Amino acid sequence: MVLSKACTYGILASLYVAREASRSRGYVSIGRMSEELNISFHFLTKILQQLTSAGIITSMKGPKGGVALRRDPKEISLVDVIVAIDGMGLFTDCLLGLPGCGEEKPCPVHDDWADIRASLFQAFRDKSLADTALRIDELNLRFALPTGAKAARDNAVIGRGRPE
Amino acid sequence: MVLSKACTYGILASLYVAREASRSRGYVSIGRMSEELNISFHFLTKILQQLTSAGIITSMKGPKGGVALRRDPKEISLVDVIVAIDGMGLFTDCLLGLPGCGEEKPCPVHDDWADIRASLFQAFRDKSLADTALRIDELNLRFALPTGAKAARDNAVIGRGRPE
DNA sequence: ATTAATTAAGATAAAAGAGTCTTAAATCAA
DNA sequence: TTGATTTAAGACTCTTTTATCTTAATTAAT
Ligand code: SF4
Ligand code: SF4
Repeated sequence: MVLSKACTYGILASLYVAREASRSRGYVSIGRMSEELNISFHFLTKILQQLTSAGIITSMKGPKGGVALRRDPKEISLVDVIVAIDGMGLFTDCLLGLPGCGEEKPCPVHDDWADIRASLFQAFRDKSLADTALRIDELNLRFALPTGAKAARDNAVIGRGRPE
Repeated sequence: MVLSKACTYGILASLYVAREASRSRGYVSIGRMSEELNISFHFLTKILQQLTSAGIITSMKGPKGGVALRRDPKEISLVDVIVAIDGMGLFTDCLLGLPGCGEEKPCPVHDDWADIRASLFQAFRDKSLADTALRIDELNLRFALPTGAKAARDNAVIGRGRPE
């Protein structure tokens, strides 16, 4: 898997928060988010804690508490989120696991992999949470992870007006 | 990690076999290979068993036994090895883990990721074991995974004439 | 045939990743 | 202040991956 599960959850959650932030001010409840995204509450909490200590989100305890983006969603890239959870490995590691590799003594697949991982980095760096979340709304995309019957009911399409 | 450890070992081993095949005929001993590549013998054996059942290598028991490539190394691509061990997932899976994604309702990072994974596939498909192993010799590259003192001694540079 | 060498196969163990549960700490509202 | 709500933190469990160990099966050489 290219991104760890925790990392994809983190991205999804970040996008969710960015989306919520653009419509209603205040903190987004992790409980609610975990339900809508269909991600285990406690697991999601842990992931968000990583994002908190990475300075990407802030959190607040108590009623009306939750999490919120710390900076303008336009200024937060997907790379920021990925690095906060999975680290830079994806963009720096050697594909074949040979230590100490580099330009001097590159392994046989170096050139291709170096290009590809640079493209990956560039793509994620150029994609802000704001842009990405916006496109979700524009394209009326689904968002949450469907699992089971409940999921099929709940997550049909997110991005249209929801009750409440 | 993009490729599983087993998969990188499989690639390394395949290249090793391709390299040996080009100089001395016959089967390559897994025991010797595991020492030179610094990969656990039993683990490597299992990985090679996967390559065997995938039809990439043949094996032979007993003295003078070992493994050998089943086809011409020019006709075996890195994709073949990767798919045999890790499956097609890397080249088909959704980056964000959203099920049922595709061209119709693509997630926000679809276009970039689709391009990138296609490049990945192409790069690995166009790289044969023969080409890759050859380049290892040409560039006088190191090959094995160094670990610990013994490794530093043994694996200094492979690709030059070895004794015996 | 016997023996040694070597891969096959399966059981087991250790490590890492993913997920759950419990308790504590902070915050708001009454 | 009290109680309800919500995140923080850590212990714990489950699963997958990685690695090891043991036993069997096959082959070559004597
Ligand atoms: S592609 Fe570059 S970083 Fe990756 S193994 Fe080869 S030399 Fe190392
Ligand atoms: S990039 Fe394509 S395959 Fe990956 S999550 Fe988005 S829609 Fe799915």
